[in-house]
Amino acid sequence: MLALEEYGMPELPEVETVRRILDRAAVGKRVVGVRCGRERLVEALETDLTLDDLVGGRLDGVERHAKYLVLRFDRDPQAVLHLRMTGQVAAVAPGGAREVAGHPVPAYDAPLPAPTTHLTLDFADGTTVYLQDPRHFARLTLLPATLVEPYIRERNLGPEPPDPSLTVERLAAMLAARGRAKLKPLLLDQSFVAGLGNIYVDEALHLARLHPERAAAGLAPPEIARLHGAMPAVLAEAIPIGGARIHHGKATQVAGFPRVHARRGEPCPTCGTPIVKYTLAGRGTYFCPQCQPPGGKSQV
DNA sequence: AACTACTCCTGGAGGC
DNA sequence: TGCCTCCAGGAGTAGT
Repeated sequence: MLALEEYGMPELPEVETVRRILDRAAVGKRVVGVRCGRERLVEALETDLTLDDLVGGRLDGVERHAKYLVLRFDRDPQAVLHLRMTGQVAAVAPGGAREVAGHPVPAYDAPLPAPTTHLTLDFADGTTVYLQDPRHFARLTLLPATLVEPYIRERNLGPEPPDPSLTVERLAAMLAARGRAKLKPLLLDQSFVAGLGNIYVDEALHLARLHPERAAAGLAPPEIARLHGAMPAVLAEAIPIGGARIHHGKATQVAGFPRVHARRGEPCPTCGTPIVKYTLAGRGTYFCPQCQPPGGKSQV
């Protein structure tokens, strides 16, 4: 379990973990009670939908679309949950056993509801699901079933890196179409590829040995192949270790992850050169100036 | 199309 | 030591 002061952004691996928790703990059960301490957490796409309308609905499934979770009920409203940066979900069984995923604050064994618990769902068998968010960024969207597909479609989510349809050839065509766009902001754009956040973009670019400001259309075929392999690789390696751990701007490496993110001044695991941090597109960006040269030519 | 800037939030860091 | 200010950051929106 993560220590209280350690941070892990709920990026795709964490969101998938939340999906599995809800699937195990709540699917097939009816909602018998809803409590919400922060109305702004909830948005309704139709004005006549309210949180109280969830009561009586049976959760039939939880789908994940990139970092969005769709809670499918047997009656309207349906719900779309996004944890943003600091959301956390806990499911507590009638006997008290709990599963928690997402942001590590509050501590996973803290008493629930916590001061930062903003939403509570009670299910018929006594299971309770809690949503915590110390910084109030998470959102729960209520909508009728007819609007779920359009809502997800409107997000314009690109392919997720493990998606088998995202072939090297397709990635090459996507990059070529983006001209001079810089790699880092491009990979953060969920309409280009979905699921990568700030941490995983830095990690993928380092693994692929590509400078964050390389132009999308300027990559050589071997570089595209490296990027294609690096994106799913960094996501896959983060899952078993529970994501990145970052505290006070410095990373605690677990099994060598992360390699560069939040490791300013520390040696690159590949070549030993101190990691550089700067701001790009408004995001803290970490890279190795030796392994990730800024020019168009990089060592293959 | 591709940028930037702003919004939402608050715990923690850094300055004095 | 105790204030005070500033900042990160996913996604949405607006403006250029």
